[in-house]
Amino acid sequence: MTDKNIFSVMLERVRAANDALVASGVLPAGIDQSRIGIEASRDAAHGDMATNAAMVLAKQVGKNPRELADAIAARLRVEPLVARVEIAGPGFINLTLKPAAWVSALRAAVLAGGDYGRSTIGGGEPINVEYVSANPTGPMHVGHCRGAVFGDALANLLVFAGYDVTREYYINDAGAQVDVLARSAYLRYREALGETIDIPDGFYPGAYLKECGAALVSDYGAILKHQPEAQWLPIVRERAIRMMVAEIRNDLMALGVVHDVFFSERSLVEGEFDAAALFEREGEDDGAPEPPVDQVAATIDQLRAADLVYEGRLPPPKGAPVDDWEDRKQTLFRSTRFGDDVDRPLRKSDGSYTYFASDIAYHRSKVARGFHVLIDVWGADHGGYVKRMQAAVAAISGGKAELDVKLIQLVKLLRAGAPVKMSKRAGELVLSRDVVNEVGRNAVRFMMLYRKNDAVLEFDLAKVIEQSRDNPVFYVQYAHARAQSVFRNARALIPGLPVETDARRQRLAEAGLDRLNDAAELALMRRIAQFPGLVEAAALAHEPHRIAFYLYELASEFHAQWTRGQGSPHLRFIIQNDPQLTIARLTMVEGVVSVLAAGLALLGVDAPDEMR
RNA sequence: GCGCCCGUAGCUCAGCUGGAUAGAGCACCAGACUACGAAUCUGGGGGUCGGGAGUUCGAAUCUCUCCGGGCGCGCCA
Repeated sequence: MTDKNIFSVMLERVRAANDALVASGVLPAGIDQSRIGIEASRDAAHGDMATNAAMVLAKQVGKNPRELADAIAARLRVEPLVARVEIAGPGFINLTLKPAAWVSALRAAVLAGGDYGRSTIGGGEPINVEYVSANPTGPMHVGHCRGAVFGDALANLLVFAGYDVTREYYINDAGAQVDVLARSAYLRYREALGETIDIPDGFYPGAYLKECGAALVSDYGAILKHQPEAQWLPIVRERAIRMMVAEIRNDLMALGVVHDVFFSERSLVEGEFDAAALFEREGEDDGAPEPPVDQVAATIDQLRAADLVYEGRLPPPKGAPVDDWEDRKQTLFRSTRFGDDVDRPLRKSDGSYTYFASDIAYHRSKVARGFHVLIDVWGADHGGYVKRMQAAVAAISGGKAELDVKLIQLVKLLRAGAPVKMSKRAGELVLSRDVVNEVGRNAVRFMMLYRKNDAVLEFDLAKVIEQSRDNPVFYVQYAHARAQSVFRNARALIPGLPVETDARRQRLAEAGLDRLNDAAELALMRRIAQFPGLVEAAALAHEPHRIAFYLYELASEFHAQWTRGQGSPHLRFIIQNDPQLTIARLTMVEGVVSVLAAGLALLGVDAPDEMR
């Protein structure tokens, strides 16, 4: 596949120019071109794009950067797409391209449609993205929701950039908390049998377990009531987890979030986990392995064999004193070897595994399944956990796998500027589904992605349904709708334009575009041409928010150009007595449509044809 | 006390992994519609990038150090 990205094409030309200078002896052999970049100029006075090549190379070879820039510039001037080359400042080489360059970028965008910007930079590399992983002890709240949307959009972005992505959910269905869940459900079960029940402290008070209690009654009648806990607990636990996971999956579906693999923590120890049974999905269980019994033990053995696990003592914790601290010998992982502050315990005092131990085993399973690039999406309150997990991944993979942890900051929920009051009932946070029901999936997704993941997000429920520029969701969607409305009008005003059929994009891409020469039109085409490079940068940085910001800027430029037609009718997209010019401008509008469609799809937000 | 994250315009935030005179929205002021959807657009004021030092051709960005805010700190997950 040829590279359609004009920026990377020009970077190649810069490198070729440098190679030529090596060949002619101006530059020595063996220069390092890796730090040479090319980027869109912020200021139109600096041309279309600029490269730092002269400054980077001057340093290496001890030459004057401006002199070197002269030599490189001379080579670039003869490039067919280049209109002008100027040297500025400390040695920037500013390039101005011929309009033909932007025209061909626009054609590429129009032809590709919603696939515009798709890249092969990932090279089919497998990546595992684990996100949400909310405990199956209740429905999702808004905090989970942000992580869910982020992980989903990041996965979309990585797929688009050519990675082989697996979207994964880790179900924490082992440990004390799910036993608490089971006991809480059991109380609801007794309640359903007619008892009057108070939910004591330390249990999950949420009313969502009532349904579970009722289901148990209908399946078991009063049988469980007379059994000892050891007997009913596994039954109730199984049922409660299943119902909670179903609940969470409904919440995820409302957000348009999907996972390929649901991985059970308990399966690491028990070795038997039938995901298909848990979710009643049919045999599409591609990623989840058939684990041998007790993978956690196997993991610890592996680490012990590498002398990364030992029996030892830890110093008492600093800061807030721990009342039941006792100095004892325990099983420790040498995470300090990998940059962690202290070694970390793998077994609790009762001999059972720590959460960390199963988490290592879980990540080991990811590596065993062929992933060398792992991305975990966690809440920011788990920040202190990052180093040890990265240490563990390095240890179990022998340094071959890399873990990137994306921490998701809090969501501050507002309504018209005032904080949304949490319900006073214990355990009730604002639920994801309530927010989705109130403002819609599109608004939730866009706003969750309109911030960097590690910045606290203010989310105003009133603002996001406003129809104004202040509401970016609306503003970007409206740009798409408005562009489509231009086509509707064009069909009505100029019968016979080639914009009627399904082949609209192909027909437009064949049109002559020489007449797109207005400065603002060229600027818009330049913006469109930046999208593929932006996708790659965002994918490499694991930062989907860049897409959202870019779309907002593109929408802004499009709205501006639209409005220019108000005061200056000759700048309108549709010129009734000039079908050729109209077609050229519609091609540009189609380019905007392509980018908006592709970009919004990455965010998981609809691109509507009209706003109603 | 230690570790991680954050600190950019009055407010909410970008800043493309070290580039040129730091940007956008809101708010404020002044303007543009007999409409390709004004649900929009144009212009203006507003900044010691928390403070200081360092690294270099060049720092909001990297290092160190203070200040301020958030999160976390064996066996919960």
